[in-house]
Amino acid sequence: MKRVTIKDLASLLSLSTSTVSRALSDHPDISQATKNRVNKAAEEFNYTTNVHARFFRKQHSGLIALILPEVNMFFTPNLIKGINKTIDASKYSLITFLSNDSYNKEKEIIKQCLSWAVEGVLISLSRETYDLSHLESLTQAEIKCVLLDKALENDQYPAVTIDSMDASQKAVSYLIEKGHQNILGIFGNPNFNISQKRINGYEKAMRDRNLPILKENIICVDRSTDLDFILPPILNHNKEVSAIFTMSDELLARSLYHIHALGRLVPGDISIISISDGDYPYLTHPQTSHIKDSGNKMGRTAGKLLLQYISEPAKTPDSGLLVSTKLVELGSVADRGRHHL
Amino acid sequence: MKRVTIKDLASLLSLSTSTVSRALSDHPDISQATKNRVNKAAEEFNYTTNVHARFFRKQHSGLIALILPEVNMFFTPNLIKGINKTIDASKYSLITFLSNDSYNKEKEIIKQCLSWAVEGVLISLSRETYDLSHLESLTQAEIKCVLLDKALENDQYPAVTIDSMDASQKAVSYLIEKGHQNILGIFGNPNFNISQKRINGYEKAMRDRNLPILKENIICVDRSTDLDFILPPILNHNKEVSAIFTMSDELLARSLYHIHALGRLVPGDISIISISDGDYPYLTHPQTSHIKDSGNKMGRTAGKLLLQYISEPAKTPDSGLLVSTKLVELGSVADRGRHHL
DNA sequence: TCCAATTCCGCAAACGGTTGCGGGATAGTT
DNA sequence: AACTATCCCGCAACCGTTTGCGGAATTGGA
Repeated sequence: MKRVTIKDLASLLSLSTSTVSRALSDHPDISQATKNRVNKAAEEFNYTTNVHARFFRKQHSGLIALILPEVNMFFTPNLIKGINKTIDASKYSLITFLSNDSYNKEKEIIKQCLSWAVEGVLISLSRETYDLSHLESLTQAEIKCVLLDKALENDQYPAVTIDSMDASQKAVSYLIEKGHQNILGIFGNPNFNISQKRINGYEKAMRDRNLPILKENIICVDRSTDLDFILPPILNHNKEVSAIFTMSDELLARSLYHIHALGRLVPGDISIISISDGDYPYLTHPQTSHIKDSGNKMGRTAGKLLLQYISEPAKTPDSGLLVSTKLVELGSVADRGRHHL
Repeated sequence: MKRVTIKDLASLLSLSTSTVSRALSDHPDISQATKNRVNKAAEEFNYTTNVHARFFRKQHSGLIALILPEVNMFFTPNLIKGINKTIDASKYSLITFLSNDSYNKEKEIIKQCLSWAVEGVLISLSRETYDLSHLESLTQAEIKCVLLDKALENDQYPAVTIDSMDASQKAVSYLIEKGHQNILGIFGNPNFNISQKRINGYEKAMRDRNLPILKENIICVDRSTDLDFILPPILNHNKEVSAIFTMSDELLARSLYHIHALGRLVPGDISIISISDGDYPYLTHPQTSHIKDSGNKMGRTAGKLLLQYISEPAKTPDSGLLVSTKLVELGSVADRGRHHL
């Protein structure tokens, strides 16, 4: 049996398609009796309106695209949940694409968005993306676009991110207040905007307290497994390091593994703090103090922003919207007594 | 500026829409010269074919729906990756829905699938779903449906799962071979098919070695945080327990936290093994031996199965397809010398 | 009885892309 | 010059739903 259409219902009930259509959408022109008949038949035969045909007539698809560079175990799940929650509560549906951190793939996905006639795009940029020219075709087609999480500075598209610099600074300042001075910072690829900002935050915190910024205390890795051969030698030879700051959950997890593997205790031998989505820190022992950077909240915020942007295109939203972060003190930072205050 | 259509290109190039359409799809009736002109213009004006309009004519949408009950940090990411990889390589696009573990929501999503005229559905059932009657409307509309991961026994829909009983049995047998006899099994809600099977595997392994099945050694929790008040007392009072088997990564993570919090050492004081997707066990110290249950592989398998099912509806695939699991020995199980062999 | 108002419903066009069919133009052959 | 074959291309219908417009049927009032 094929799909049931309005025509089928119409001929079944000896009505015209227009009457059926109006009955289904509760149009005042249609009598209650007819509406009841139609709705009953629709229910019975599992009729659902064909959104493609509806798009065809109405010229809007009800689709929102979500483009993610990857789906990792720490941040992405909550981000997806947050976005989904917001979009789901609206009349829109979400279609998700994975760019696999490839710029070319991202370009291809943008084309697909045009094909699908999506009405809005939420995009977290791939690590290969350094400019936004491929988004212009969206603008031309009047498709609203919101950047989230992995974004670039620009004055054309609104972006929802965390204040990376501030989060990073908060974390490092906290360590300093707890008496740590020789702090190892572990970051991702420094070519990425996000890493650079977090490095800046680290440096600012140190500078603000007149602490030296040691080059060997800032380490950047392309992927967290690179720590396997970088971190152990550092921990073995650089005994002055009393605390570690990691810019993400991945780096935190991998770092903790090596700390434990070397037999060091947290926070007795070494303190650690991270910027984190806030799930993983509760699974470590001791639980890890962190700057909470909620993917869920970011997703909800970006979703709302996009929906509003679509419904009121006139008022362009602020280009940079920062989701707030806050310190969550758990048990991974030792207090060495205050200095420099 | 609005969306560019074939009509726009046609009038621009002084051609008919049919010629433009044929040129874009490389039809032999069209001269190369014309094709070149058309393609160049299409490129220049960012033309992409409107899939809704195409559906309208061709009567197939190129959409596949993925319905998930939740997105957790352990299993879902790799599952999504696997599915995405397979679907992406095909001509189909993926539209993802989250049922939030609600049966009603799931029903609503099924309706949306009909609305979208999807050609196939991949569904992992919500925890509230105990029968498959709501999938019948899909069958009626000739939409192929494949169950994955969270499935129910049935002879109507093909399902891709792991052999839970076998995986569980393998894990427990391994512990027994290493000399453990008093083994704590930690499971999810026993009302779920998947928990029950894993309990059965535990029991079978014990029975096969003539070991007693102690009721107090089988604990079931609705959510992993329930372990917070269940596990510590057990570990404190039931000192005979030398090994723990957890049926999932969530339960493993939470259990390890409490083991460490109580100051117990793995594997010195207590051994642990889990059924796991295989990412998390490498983050623990020591790394955790596990039965690897690859979400990625499951996703790829289910995707392939669905695609094949769609393209060749005639040959109905096997109803129960089991993704193989295998033991990964890392450092979390102590060898106490062999017994019973 | 006749007209006006109201209620309910049908006609037909439109949305963008595809495709069977038919036909015009050009070149080549007698 | 007339005819045929070949190569390109356009005409028009179709897919399912929505909606402006107009009209039939019913009701109420004069």
